[in-house]
Amino acid sequence: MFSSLKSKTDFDHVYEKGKIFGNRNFTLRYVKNGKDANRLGIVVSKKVSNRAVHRNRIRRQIREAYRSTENAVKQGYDLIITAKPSCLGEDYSVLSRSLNHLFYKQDLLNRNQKK
RNA sequence: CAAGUAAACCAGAUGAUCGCGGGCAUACGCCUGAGGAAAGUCCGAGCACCACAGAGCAGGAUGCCGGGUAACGCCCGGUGAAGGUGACUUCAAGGAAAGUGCAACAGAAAGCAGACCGCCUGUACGCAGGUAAGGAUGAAACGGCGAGGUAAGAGCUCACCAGCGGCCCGGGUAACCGGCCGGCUAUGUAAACCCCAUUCGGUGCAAGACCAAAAGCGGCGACAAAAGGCAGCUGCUCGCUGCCUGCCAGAUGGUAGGUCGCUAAAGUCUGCCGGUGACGGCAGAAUCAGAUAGAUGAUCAUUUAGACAGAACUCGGCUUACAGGUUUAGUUGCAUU
RNA sequence: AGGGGUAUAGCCAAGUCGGUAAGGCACCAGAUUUUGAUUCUGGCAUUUCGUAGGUUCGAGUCCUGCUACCCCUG
Repeated sequence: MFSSLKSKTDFDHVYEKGKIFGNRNFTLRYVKNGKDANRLGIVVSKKVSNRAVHRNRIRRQIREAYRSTENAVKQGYDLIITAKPSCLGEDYSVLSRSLNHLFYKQDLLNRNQKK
């Protein structure tokens, strides 16, 4: 189980102070939060799709992808994952690999997992 | 067999593993968890708060008749009109004889009478009178068609049709239908203003109710000499009173936050009864979603491969989107018996 | 959750009370010029005003449903 970013001030803090990095499907922002655990925020805007069903599905897939790799991710960060329109219609396996790639590039994975 | 019509229904299923919301449980764990449209927010209600003596004006909505309903602009059953060979479908379907407006172009004339070409009679050949059959315009020209009639014509007369009216007759709760009689004309538009009838207070669960941290603020009350200052009684001391500052403790409003509202309901399913039907009545059954940045996902296997689409206070409708499929009841055509 | 507005040529747009859809820029053709710019003249909305229906003799305009976009309140 992981906690999530909730208030607007939390989001604003990450948007202002965080590092930004992205690939084809996602934009990742992260900043140290001084705690033991990570907090995750997921953003799927109406730019991606006007259909609530599509946005919900992408959000759930991101959540699932993060959950399955959480043990390998370094702790103590606030993360925001923003979906891009290219996520629409992609398979879960593609999204999952794409998210892993982001964590790897930003050196957020634990050492033993990196190898 | 083909084509077409109407109505009802399903909305992927099953299993395994990992995860999420809610409930129960000490715990292992068990149970449960999006839709027919959850959508658009177009109507109607419940519920909550605010406003409000009563009545009216203005404004909005609705508009054949009867019924259903908590209510409706919804539904059902009829009537009328239009379309279809038919099953059947569609219709904002009151009033134009209360008043006002509009009817471009064309046309002689566009709404209340009149007469361009005609036709007939008379004629002094300038025209005067009669007429509306025919022509031409237009979406629409003061009933249509036939016969009689006439100088030519005309509801002038007659039959049929259409329309209008009636203290009329019959049927129907009614809309209306059928008949009889009458006179012989009344353009269209109310989805133009309008008239008539019915109806409507406003805002919406971020409604609203309760608990309420820290810091600060506003006003209230009380205590005390534990402090000081100023003023007054009084020139001084004591004492008393008022104001200001400070301190102590209290209660109140209220922000973050939390709890409730919040899901058991005009609900769903099954059976019986009443009703043509919408629907109603009775009996029974079920641990029947309740989140709060907001729960349903991932992987694998089999299969007929699957659309449109995701609850946020709750219901009843309407509208719109929708793959594939199932069932029932009518219709038309062809073939065969 | 609640409320309001817009849609007319490639672009900006006018269009009242229903009766042949203004205007500007751009574009096309022609004239002027050796050529180009400027200037002048003419053309440019397929029955068509976001879309599907309805009322009407007739709809950009009136009525109803829908679509897209924009804005406001909390």
